[in-house]
Amino acid sequence: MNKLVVVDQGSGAEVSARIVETEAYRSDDPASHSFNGPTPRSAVMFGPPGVLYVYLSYGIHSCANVVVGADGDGQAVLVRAVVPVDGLQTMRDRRAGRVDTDLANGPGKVCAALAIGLADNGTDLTAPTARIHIVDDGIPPPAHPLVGPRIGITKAIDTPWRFRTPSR
DNA sequence: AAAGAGATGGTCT
DNA sequence: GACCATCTCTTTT
Repeated sequence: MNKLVVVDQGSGAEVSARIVETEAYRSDDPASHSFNGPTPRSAVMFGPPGVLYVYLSYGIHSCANVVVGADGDGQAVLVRAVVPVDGLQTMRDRRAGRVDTDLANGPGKVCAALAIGLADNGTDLTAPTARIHIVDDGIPPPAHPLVGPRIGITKAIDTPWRFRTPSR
């Protein structure tokens, strides 16, 4: 956590934001897309770490995950919320009518604000040529993140695998 | 301020 | 053909 997502917006423009809220999913977790083994959609979750997994939620919203764990594990971390760092005005324009605190405080909003879509599924975040990168700018993960149950799922509801950086 | 419902489409059975 | 790791708008206190 606390790392930066940097997205190349084309024409040299860049937008970046700090990850402040995540959820964990893995293959022994009934709520995970990887629970029943690899499918055409969830295949990238079983690939090597450092790859972006994007899926369409409720037919409307894109949600972004980062694959973690070893190749074949089927683990990923959902990016639930980010705080704008660079390109704040771009995000405001892209999500007109919202106050700043609502720009990217949900999985679908994160993708809307950062312009991440299904086309970005499978992006290798470690490749220099990738449009999207994860950057560690030296700020460490919070020592005591707020922990709670995950949101919007129907299985494994009592598994507290949502993490958020304290304060705001 | 809080609560309820509709939108909408890829994926899996 | 049913299910959803959601968001936004509308209606009701």
